[in-house]
Amino acid sequence: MVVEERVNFKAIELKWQKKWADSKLFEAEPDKSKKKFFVTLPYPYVSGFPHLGHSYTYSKGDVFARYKRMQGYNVLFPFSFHCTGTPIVAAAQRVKEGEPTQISILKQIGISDEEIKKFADPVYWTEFFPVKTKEHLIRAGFSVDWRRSFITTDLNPHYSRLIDWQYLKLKEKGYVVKGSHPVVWCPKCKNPAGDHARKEGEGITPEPMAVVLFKSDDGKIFPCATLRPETTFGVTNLWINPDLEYVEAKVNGETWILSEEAVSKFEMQKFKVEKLGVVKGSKFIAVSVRNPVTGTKVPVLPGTFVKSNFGTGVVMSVPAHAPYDYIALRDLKRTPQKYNLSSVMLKSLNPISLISIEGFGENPAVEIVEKSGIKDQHDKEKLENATHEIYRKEFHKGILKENTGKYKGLKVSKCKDILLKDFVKNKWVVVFYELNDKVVCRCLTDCVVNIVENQWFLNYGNAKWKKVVHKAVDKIKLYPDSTRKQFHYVVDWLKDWACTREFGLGTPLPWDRKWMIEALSDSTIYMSFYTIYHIIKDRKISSEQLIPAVFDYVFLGTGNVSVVSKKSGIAVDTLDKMKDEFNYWYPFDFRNTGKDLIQNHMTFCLFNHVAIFPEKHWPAGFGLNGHVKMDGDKMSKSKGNFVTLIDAVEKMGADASRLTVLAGGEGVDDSNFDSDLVRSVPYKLENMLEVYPKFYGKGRDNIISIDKWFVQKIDERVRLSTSMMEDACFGSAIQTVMFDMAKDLKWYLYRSGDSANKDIVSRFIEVQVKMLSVFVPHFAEEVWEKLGMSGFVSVAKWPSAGRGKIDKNIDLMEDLIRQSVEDVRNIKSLVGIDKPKIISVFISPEWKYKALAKAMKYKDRSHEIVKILMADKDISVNGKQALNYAIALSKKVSQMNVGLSSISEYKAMIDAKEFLEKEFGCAVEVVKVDKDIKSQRALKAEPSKPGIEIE
RNA sequence: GCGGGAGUCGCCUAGUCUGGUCAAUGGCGUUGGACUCAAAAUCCAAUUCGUUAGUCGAUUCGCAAGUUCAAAUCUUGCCUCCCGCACCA
Repeated sequence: MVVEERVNFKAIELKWQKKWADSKLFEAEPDKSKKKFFVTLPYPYVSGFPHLGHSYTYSKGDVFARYKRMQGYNVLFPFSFHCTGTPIVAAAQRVKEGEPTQISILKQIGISDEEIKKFADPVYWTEFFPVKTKEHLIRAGFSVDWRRSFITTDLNPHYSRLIDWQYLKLKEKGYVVKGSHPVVWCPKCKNPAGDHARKEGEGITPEPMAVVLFKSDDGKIFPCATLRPETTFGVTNLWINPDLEYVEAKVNGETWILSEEAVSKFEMQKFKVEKLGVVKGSKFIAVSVRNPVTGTKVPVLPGTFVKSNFGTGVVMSVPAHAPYDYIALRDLKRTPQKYNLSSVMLKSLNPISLISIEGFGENPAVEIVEKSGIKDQHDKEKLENATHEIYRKEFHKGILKENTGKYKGLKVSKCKDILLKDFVKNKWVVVFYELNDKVVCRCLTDCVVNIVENQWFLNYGNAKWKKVVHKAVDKIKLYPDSTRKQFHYVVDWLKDWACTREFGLGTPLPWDRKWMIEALSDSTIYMSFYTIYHIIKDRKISSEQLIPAVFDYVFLGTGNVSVVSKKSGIAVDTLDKMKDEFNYWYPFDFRNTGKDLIQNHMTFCLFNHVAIFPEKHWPAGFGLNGHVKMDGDKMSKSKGNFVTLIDAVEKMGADASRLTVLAGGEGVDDSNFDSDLVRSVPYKLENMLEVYPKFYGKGRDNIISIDKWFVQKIDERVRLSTSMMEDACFGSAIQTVMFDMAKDLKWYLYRSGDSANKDIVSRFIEVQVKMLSVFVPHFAEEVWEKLGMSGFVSVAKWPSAGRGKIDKNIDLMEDLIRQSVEDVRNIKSLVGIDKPKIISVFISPEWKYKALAKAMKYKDRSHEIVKILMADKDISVNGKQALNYAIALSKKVSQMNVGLSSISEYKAMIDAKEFLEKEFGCAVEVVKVDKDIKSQRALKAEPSKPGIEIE
């Protein structure tokens, strides 16, 4: 059944969205009389509609923009669209081929069969999705200046000119270098296969392997690929699969024996390979080869466990440290006759230990094989586990022994890289990359490792560059600050970044146009473009006019303006306007995104900024947030709990859904989108919408005691929520502004018997609506209008707390009353008195206040307190009561705080007398306890804890 | 494995830096009550256990130890979860 809502929130949202647009409320122009604040969000990749995860990130940006605007800042909040890279091209290709999954994805977002055909062209994606995304964001109420939006890639030549300039600048400074690197490669697509482009093998990366070159007497090389080059010191023999066909090939000028599969791998990795012939593995059995590292001779032995598709098909055997090798050798020794091997020779092959490790003796592999009861080499599962365990332990905790020469005493984990370098230098090994698991491209082709040559890199490994970036990390404001460590870590961890591709949408590298600048690498300083893009459009500047000198002048202030103007054909005043606008807005102050972008986008942004811009234009603030969960579950298409932004807005309302997503989490923790909460929000708003106009500007003029409390409370809430807003802690701010303040008002109305003070309640409403407006802007505008206020609340002044000192007594008095009400209620229900005749409130006798004060004074001498108190005649005159109270105090005084004086306590209760009488429908008497009162309840009274008696 | 972050009473969250005012904030949910022909909304109350004239007691803040008169908070060890570990959005 559809619940009929009295308030049509959708109509309200549309109404205000139109008004904002009509009045150009969020279009920002430089204004030197105002401080500026620049909020940006990384532009989304436009291969689909924004979802709740985007909504969270964007809502944070929008809330901060709105908050700063209300604080009187001139706020620039632009938005753009990212088209660079391969996914759109690949997806378009799939549409072209009629691939069903891709088609159904488009269908799901409501695209007709007819229109889907158009998506076979990548360009159509870059037209369709930006338009839609903009529509959705407008519909969600984001306060964006849309005049400055653009798309990336050569489809937008203006943007490409910015990227040209950026790369020329980086090259000039030596930050773009040439090199080669290994990638996971799809031979069919002729392109690197990143994680998202794989059907199988997510997270697999090329692992460098050492290929140890064993040489036979007749000069043939037996290349053994290993992840543990250090174990070459312990080789007893090689393994070759007797049943496999091996290839004899000229590799880099020498004759190698290797598997068929390995041949193409080496070719791919730029080795010169020339096939000579095919030989059965069994032919090499018992051949003697020389270990290049130790110089000793070892035999080649048959091992049927050797695979042809991993490494080279030839393996070195280290029985002391590799369970497989040990067990295979043991098996072989038991059946030497099978391959006509000399058992004397086999017997002489004993494990050579080279790594010592705590908890193991001489030969760890031997021990673990015996311990886990592995029978033979076919006991695969146990063998895998044992291998894994030994490898891990030896790597992290193992120390190399005497027989490793200069490496002795070093930890394996520490010396591995050095050792490998040495081996390569001595030509004992060559490096080759391998995938340690199967990787299948989305096109269903098996992937291999390819060495991409003549690749361009951003030189992020450069230590000097890193040093400057560290400085930028130290300087930047981070929301939350706890991410700073992570940033420093990432800066150190980053190596050179391959910044070009051969395939996909993008901007060509200006000096080597066969390369396309890759998607992360064109997204680092584009925020600067927001400051001038609308001018470029307005003044119809062509992309050809945007020569590097223009950017030099506008962004860096170098060059002579009339020369630049002449060269570019851009008028001097236009150039100056762009320059002024850039200098006014830059740098950006708050750039918010998900925490997963720390290790690329955000850090890249820092690197490129410090490389190109002077320190005053380095990024000033980053915000990071977690992901969004749906009712505690990870959002995913397969779970069916995947919600797009537009769906959320249409079904639950723009205000309700952004409030819910922001209330669900804070900092880098994941936000939980609570579907119960989102349902309850409209009711709350509706209530305010109805009630606030009735209270606003109405009420009594005189001041009563509860008014003072309320005034103070409002200030407290304003102060608190403002400081939360400053730290971008929006979840907490919502808590305060939405829920805590609602509670305050409730109590205030209750205490004042629904008779509010006109000025105070009006101030409350104004303050709350203003603060709420950053979270639920449409609703806030609507209330604002209903209250008869002029202008938009979106640009009203953020409330400031009154300057009056906070009187703690006022809070304490109110707490006392609240507590008393609760107590009376409790007692009533416990005793079952429904309609009491009289309620007596007993205020503690004077001497107890004195005792308490004295005890507080001697807090840290709790053992002596009883003695000290009883020495005071005013106290001790009360006899046993005094003693009991003194003992009680001595126990708890260390945990007590300063409370009310007896006068304040009495006054508070007298003030509240009328309220209490009304509340409980009977007479209330407030009595100060003295000697003459003997009531049990009266004797119980203590400071801040009046005695209560109900009759 | 490495680096970063986190684990609080059904769920989500506050509190942790700076130990005591903490059986622990607020929301949501749940239960009972009021209102209603009824439902939603709204309002009131309860929501670790036991006990009770408002009290008191027990056991709690991932687990286990430790420091302290006193630990959700400090220290150490362990367990679990999330993010990242790259050539790409």
